[in-house]
Amino acid sequence: MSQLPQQPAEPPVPTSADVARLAGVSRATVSYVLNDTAAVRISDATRRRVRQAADDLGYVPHAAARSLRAGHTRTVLLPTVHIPAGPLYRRFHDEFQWTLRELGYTVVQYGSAGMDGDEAARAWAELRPVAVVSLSGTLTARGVAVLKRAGAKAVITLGSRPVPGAHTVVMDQREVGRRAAAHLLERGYRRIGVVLPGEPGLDLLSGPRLDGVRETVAGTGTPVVPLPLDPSEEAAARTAARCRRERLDAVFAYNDEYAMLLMRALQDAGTAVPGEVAVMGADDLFLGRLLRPRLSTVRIDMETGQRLAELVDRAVREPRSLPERQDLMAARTVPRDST
Amino acid sequence: MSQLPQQPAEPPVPTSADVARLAGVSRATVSYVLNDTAAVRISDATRRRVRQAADDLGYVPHAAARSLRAGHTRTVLLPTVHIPAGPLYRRFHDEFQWTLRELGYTVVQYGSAGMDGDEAARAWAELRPVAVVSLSGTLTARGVAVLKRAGAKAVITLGSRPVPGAHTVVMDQREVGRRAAAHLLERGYRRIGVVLPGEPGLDLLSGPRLDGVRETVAGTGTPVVPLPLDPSEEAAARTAARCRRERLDAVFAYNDEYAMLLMRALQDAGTAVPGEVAVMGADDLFLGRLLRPRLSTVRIDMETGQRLAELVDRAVREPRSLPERQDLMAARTVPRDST
DNA sequence: TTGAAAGCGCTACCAC
DNA sequence: GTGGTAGCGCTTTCAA
Repeated sequence: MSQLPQQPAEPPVPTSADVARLAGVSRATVSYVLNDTAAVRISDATRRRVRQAADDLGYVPHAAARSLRAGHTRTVLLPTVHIPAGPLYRRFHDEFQWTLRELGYTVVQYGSAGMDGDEAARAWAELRPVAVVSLSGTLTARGVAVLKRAGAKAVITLGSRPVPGAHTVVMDQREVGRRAAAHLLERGYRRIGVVLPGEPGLDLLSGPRLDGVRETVAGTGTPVVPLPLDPSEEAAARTAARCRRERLDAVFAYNDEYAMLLMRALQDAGTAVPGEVAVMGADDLFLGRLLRPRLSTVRIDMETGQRLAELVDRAVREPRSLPERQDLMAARTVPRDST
Repeated sequence: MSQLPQQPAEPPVPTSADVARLAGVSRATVSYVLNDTAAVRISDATRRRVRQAADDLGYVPHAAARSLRAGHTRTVLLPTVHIPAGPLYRRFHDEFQWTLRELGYTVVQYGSAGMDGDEAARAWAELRPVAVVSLSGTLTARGVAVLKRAGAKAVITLGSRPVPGAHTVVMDQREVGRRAAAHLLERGYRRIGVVLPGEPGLDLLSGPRLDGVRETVAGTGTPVVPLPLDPSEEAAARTAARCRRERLDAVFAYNDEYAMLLMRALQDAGTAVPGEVAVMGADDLFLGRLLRPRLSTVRIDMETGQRLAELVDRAVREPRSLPERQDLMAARTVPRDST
């Protein structure tokens, strides 16, 4: 009966019932008022009382209860991924999230560090997202099936190769490689190396970029030499030496950072850039302009953040109106002085 | 009565009741089996039947229903923030998430682009997170109150100044500035500029870093000149000119990227680095080693990702055992050739 | 214009 | 060992 001052038993979280009690109305009325339900007309006096009571109590609706009742969520799940550094991706990401929010979705990033693909898919499915947009490549056909079974209307993967069952596939990074290769061929280079990052997780981008180079070069008799490269200066020095040994006259690096790394190693070894070996990057990172020579690069056009969001919305609303596979990436070369 | 083949009315999402029906047991039993409830003993035969049924149906539990029933969640909310590029923060972030997951929490990043602080806090509160770890500086005392009212056991802000009501405050970026200033003083520099980024959002880090410089320099008679800098080459050229005009002999830049930008501008203007003006960065980005001269920098020790996670856990379990304010950041200088 | 009540999927108490 | 069932907070018919 007596209070226990040691554990001041935090006050319970206010519910809509508490609001109703305080305002002297029913829970139904509270719901109508707070959701501005159009189908029912509530007197202004009541409205004010309810709003006031909600404010006084610091009432915030319980999302889980709401979506349980509704039978569906407006959650778009974005499995956490390490967005490549750089303003482009950042802007893309911002636009994407912002547009989805405009469209009434709740964007949730969900980390799944240390789970395998199917395990992760189950964890995601527990949240009953209406859509999943996966940038990581870990989604399998099984994972997609689990998500669909859990009510996901749209499962979208961003990659080069379609995942069976996933509703749409977009953003083909091969285009980046194609642009780079076209640019290098046009400038007369005929022995091309392609730097591939050693870091795990990046092969999702680098693989397709290499494929794009190969496609474009095919038939021209130009050899393409893959150059795996760890992000260290020692490794870069070895790769620089290899460029000379293989008589490469141009190198396309996975991105601008790797390009910078290799360019530095080449220059330290006394190799002229672009005189002896041209270097080209990708992603148009800010640092490219600061290098000497200024780095030629491939820029991804990212007005697509909004378009991707709209695509998600459409996939949710009328899944069958979308083609299984859709391209959504534009890339263009930014020629500077390193090629 | 007849089927409508046009809209094949997707099959309903399986519930535990479906599993129970298929396995020929009650919903209670399904729950016991799938949650490995220790307090109750179920025959192996039944266990297998239940598991099999769940598998066959592709059953995944409904997180919202579960937490509604439980009365609480294990969700740690991480308002989306633009993590500064660079492997340090990335590792920090990874460690943090991974450790929390180990401890049984569900880490959810929630974007709140385009909401003001209190609006965002309400949106977060709807998810009834057990803890909120905010890196953005938008959390006000009101926002904290809303979250607490909604059941959040811990609200942790990472910043320099405490937010009233927030349970803990950690990671004081001033330390970065202090280290840089100490290093520059030690090397004999006596007129110090501090580059501040123009990009919005970054002042959360840059402000405290500047303060740290000021603290350390105080009493030595060394002037500290703030140098706002937009990330463009033109702006950098102007700032470089200003360095000469103000007779600065050293500049500490908000981070390595800004340091690179300024260093390039200084060199393009014929100013010797570090001969005439020393340049120091922060965050030890990879590119620092590739510059010539190699960039001196301040490195944040990020073994703290795990520690922060453990702190969150403790704050959730025994909120009153934690001091309101706690420091959790270590930084050390990485001297190279630019100072 | 407002209220009563059912039920979303799940778990945990109590019976059998 | 297993089943019945109440109830978490919310929305939404249906009645009044």
